[in-house]
Amino acid sequence: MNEATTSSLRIVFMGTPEFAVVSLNALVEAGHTIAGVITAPDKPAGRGMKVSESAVKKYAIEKGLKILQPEKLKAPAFLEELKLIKADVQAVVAFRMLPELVWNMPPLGTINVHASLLPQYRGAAPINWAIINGEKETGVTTFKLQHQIDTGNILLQEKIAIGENETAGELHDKLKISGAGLLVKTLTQLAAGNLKEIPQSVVEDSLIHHAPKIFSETCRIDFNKTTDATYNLIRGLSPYPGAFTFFKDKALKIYRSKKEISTHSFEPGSVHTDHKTFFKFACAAGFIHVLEMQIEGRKRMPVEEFLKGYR
RNA sequence: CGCGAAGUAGAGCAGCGGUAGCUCGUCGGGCUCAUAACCCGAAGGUCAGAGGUUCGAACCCUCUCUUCGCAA
Repeated sequence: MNEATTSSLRIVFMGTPEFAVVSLNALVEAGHTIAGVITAPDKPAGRGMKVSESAVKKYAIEKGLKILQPEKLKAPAFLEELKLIKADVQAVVAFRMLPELVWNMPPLGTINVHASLLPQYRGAAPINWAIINGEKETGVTTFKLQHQIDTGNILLQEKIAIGENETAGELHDKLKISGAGLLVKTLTQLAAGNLKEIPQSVVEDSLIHHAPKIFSETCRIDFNKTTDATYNLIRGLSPYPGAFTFFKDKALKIYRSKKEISTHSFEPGSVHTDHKTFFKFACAAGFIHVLEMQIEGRKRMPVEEFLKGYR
């Protein structure tokens, strides 16, 4: 359980997806007081535009925590309510940009958990980009919120190795756990008053990798690129949003693949298969074997099953 | 009521008005030093469900259920 010596802080937690739930849960279990939870408003989402609640909201309801779902973070009514909570500190995990009015409110400031080793991979999709770029290592960082996004003073960092064949989903699961642990550690040290703020080192622009939001154009596989680049794109986007190409005019998402490095003179993107054991696309300097895939309108399945019906 | 695709044998698919088929798997047999090989044979389906049109529907029309792609 938690150390009895830990002075408990009144924390306001902000986050939306499942990644944030793990951190929130860690704080609860560490004995911190969650004075309020801010999460995205319920909105129509997904097929059929059904109204859905964020993962954080579901968790908060389960734990009976106070929930706020402001449409606008600058709305006076919301700001008033936030002030009344009188939090010592705010923790932000996978939420949107906050106005200064909000992050500057609590006495101890606002802490963010970011899934990269800042200053590298600032932005919305650090996990995916780290893999797409073939990084061997990434990590989680806690830092104080400042004006420019993801540029605040670093509090704590933890490195995590990226496996050669690791997918974004697997790395995501590892990072959400490290992130939660790091957040608890950060808040504990903050409460004890023995935390140092370290300004982010200045890195030359050319050496910085950015992690912008991923658009579907990014997910489209370009078989003119090298086998390694294609392989990294596939695992960096698996399982969500998924790298894809087109096959017989249908979108074909590839979730798992295998690379074959070899020289050949086939057209990039051409399909090679024995209709039984393998199905691969030619790319520059090799092939990408499809191992697990999904055709638009069909279920996700291993290639072997796809090949049984493929003519 | 955001747009779209799909539900047929254990799995993957074809068939789209006239006796329900293909590939793989399963079971039995044969061949082989051997096999994810090859040959022969068998089992296994109220064609998602409910109505309707028709002499006749897996197929056309309507509704329901389930699954998935896009867009947010």
